[in-house]
Amino acid sequence: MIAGPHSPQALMIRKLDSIFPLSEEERQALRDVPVQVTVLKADQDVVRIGDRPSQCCLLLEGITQVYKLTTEGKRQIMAFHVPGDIPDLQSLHLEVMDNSVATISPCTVGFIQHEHMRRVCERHPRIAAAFWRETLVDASIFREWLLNVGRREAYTRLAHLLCEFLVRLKAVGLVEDDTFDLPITQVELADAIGTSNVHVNRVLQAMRANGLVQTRGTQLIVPDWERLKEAGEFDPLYLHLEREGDA
Amino acid sequence: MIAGPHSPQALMIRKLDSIFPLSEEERQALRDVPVQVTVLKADQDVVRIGDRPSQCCLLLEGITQVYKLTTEGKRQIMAFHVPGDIPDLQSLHLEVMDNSVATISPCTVGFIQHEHMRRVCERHPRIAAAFWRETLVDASIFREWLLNVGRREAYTRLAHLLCEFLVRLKAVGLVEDDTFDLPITQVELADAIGTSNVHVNRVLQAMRANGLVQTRGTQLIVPDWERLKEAGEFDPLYLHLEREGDA
DNA sequence: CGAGCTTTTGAACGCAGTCAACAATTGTGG
DNA sequence: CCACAATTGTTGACTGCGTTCAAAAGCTCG
Repeated sequence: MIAGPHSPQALMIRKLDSIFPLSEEERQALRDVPVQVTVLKADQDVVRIGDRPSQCCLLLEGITQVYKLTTEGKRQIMAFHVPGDIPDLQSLHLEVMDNSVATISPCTVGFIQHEHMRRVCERHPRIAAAFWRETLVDASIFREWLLNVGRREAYTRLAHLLCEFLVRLKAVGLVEDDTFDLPITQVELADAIGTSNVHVNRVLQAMRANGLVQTRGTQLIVPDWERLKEAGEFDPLYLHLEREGDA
Repeated sequence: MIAGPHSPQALMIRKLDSIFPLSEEERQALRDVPVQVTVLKADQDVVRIGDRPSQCCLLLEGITQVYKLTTEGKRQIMAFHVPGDIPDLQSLHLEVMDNSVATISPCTVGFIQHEHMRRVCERHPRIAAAFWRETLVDASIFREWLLNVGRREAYTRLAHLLCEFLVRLKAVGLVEDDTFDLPITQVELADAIGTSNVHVNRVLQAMRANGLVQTRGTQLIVPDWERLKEAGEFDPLYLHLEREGDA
């Protein structure tokens, strides 16, 4: 429960601070928020659709998915989350979960009781605004995914998704030399871009053949960022990563 | 600028109050928010992607769309909004618009300066929470649309969209006897569910033949709500319309 | 080293897109 | 109120992107 430099709280502070700088008082308030750290295996549900959670889940390590199923059992993944994200932050104000959240890879997560989140939000409106903003960025990503799934073809769609991973993982320091770990199966990629796994496989082969990506195990290498961006019609605007006020 | 019983402010108050009851002080604070009412023609942009608006837009009458274009000019509509909604509420905390908003039908809108929104949010944290919640419901709808576009076939998709319209328009009192006005072209429906307008036309004919819907001009009649819901795999949970605390 | 995933490949099929023309409806100006 | 323009809706024929099914090949890990 001590909030040291590598604590969950520090991760949260770094992220919020990168949006708009926090005062020392605000930092301290965040350091005082209790976080219960837990390690989870791959493919485990964190919360399920229909649940009424009393806590939310700060992702510390690994990758999680937000997903839903159709009545026929088809899965659509609506979002991936990377360390520093809070995949179910919405539950703070929406009583019933309208989606499930599960781990993709083995994950470390920190659970934060809603009451503690609410208290820090009440006392520090700027922190509340920062969390609000986080949920707005999530929504922006949903919009971009809608464009992706609804109006782009599979090759572009997959390229776009890989671009997003590169940018978001880079933002949390998980990319080195245009290479990053992507512990995601082709079935999961398919469920994210709304195609079959067979087609993902074929598209990936085409992308490899075109020199857009290389794979080594779960490592993904992007030899030519500009070309991948172009192939994915990728404009990072929707991720809202620039500091407020920057032009 | 007087906030009478049919004023924009009253519309806003009714909606927020239906989520969780407001105190008289909070109501008064909302009544004091200046709103600039404007009438717009059909197919007019309200804000464009890339803009940095200093106000947001309360929809008073008509239907608006949130949309984006691919580089090839294909349009994806991410959301429709009905009276009482604030289609660009996100702009309060995201400086740059990552989508455009346009009217579908002729609309009456009320513009509210961000500064006024921020002031009322700062002084009344519960109002801030209510607005935050509005944006979370928007996000929930994006998620459902992702499932719809990504994993359902065209017939189900369209049925689902029509279900959503019925429920949302009913919630603002715009449905009578399972009949409502839907001034939306087939091209726009197609851009919302990610298909071609030709296919929307054929699917609509099938739905009429199956007795799921009838059309009279822009009026849509739903003779059998249960069957339409079933056809659209529609569960209204994601709209989060029930009052907080209700089970 | 074998069990269980994950990836890859091939073949047949089908949902939906595209293109193009035509019909119906709505809107507008004389 | 009518004539014409513009938009919206409808239909048919052809095409193709991506699915489905099934089987084989590669990996990973106890």
